[in-house]
Amino acid sequence: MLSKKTKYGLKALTYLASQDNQKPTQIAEIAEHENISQKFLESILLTLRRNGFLGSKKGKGGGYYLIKEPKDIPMTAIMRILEGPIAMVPCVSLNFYEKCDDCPTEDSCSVYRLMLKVRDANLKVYRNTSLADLIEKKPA
Amino acid sequence: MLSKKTKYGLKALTYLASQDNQKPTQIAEIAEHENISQKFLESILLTLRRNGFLGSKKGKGGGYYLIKEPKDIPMTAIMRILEGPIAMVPCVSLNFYEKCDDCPTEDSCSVYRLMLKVRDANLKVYRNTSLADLIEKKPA
DNA sequence: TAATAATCTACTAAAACTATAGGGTAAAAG
DNA sequence: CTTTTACCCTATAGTTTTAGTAGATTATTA
Repeated sequence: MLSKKTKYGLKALTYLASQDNQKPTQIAEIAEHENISQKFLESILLTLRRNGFLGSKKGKGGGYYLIKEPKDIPMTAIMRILEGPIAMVPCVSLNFYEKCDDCPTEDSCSVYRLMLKVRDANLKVYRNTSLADLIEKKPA
Repeated sequence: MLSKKTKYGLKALTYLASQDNQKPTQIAEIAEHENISQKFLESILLTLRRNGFLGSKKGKGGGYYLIKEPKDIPMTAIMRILEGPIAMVPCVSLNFYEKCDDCPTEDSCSVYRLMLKVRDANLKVYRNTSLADLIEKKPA
């Protein structure tokens, strides 16, 4: 299951990416537009800022804004920050590798082999998708 | 993250599938061989039996055994029983569909479009993999 | 039939995680 | 200096996960 944190984060990022101007957008505006609990969204945007996706400005006229171009933000990066490892088990994770306690060797583990395939399939999607691809295409 | 329930279930099924004879295998044997808490495994095997994957026999010489051929058991079926929906959000789920409360229309949801791709990628893997594919190939 | 070996069932519970709410601080703008 | 906004910390209710405990039930064997 995708956590609401990730869901909301993706929606917020997409909303920011679809803004025409580059002016900061307020948390309240995003929360209202995307039906998100404002307090929850607050902490999500904070982690996105701390991880280099967003910039922020305090005070009147303040808010959050994208730091990079949407096309330069791959889903792999977003998912790893918001949702955690892309792999379903740590023993096949590229960025969060951890050995299983219950398996003597990974080669002989059926779950390992299956989850390797699953990881690759997901990676392929996330690598080939950027934030720009999530923006709704408006009619010309 | 893959739950331990699913992980253990997969390991148990693979273990049963790799048995040469068709005699029932005891829970204790599976648990020991795969390093699984026996009581936990007990409940997992029970749900697998209730869902038509396994048969069981009580009393001496009893245990669990596969009902179908490993090659006729697709991963989609196993995953849906053990782990639940293959989709990461209910609104793109084939078997567990549910509408989101926070989205007015699915077409305009960026998360929806992304998760549709993810679901398809995962489905492809699970549909093309059967329990037989998980069995370790022993050297001839 | 009595003993034994196994599955089956229900109840409980600790731990971790999820999704939020509350309240106060700091900075920027006017 | 007041308003507006992000920032930060804490708490908490709820759910899910991962089991553990205790015993009932059924089938086999002697």
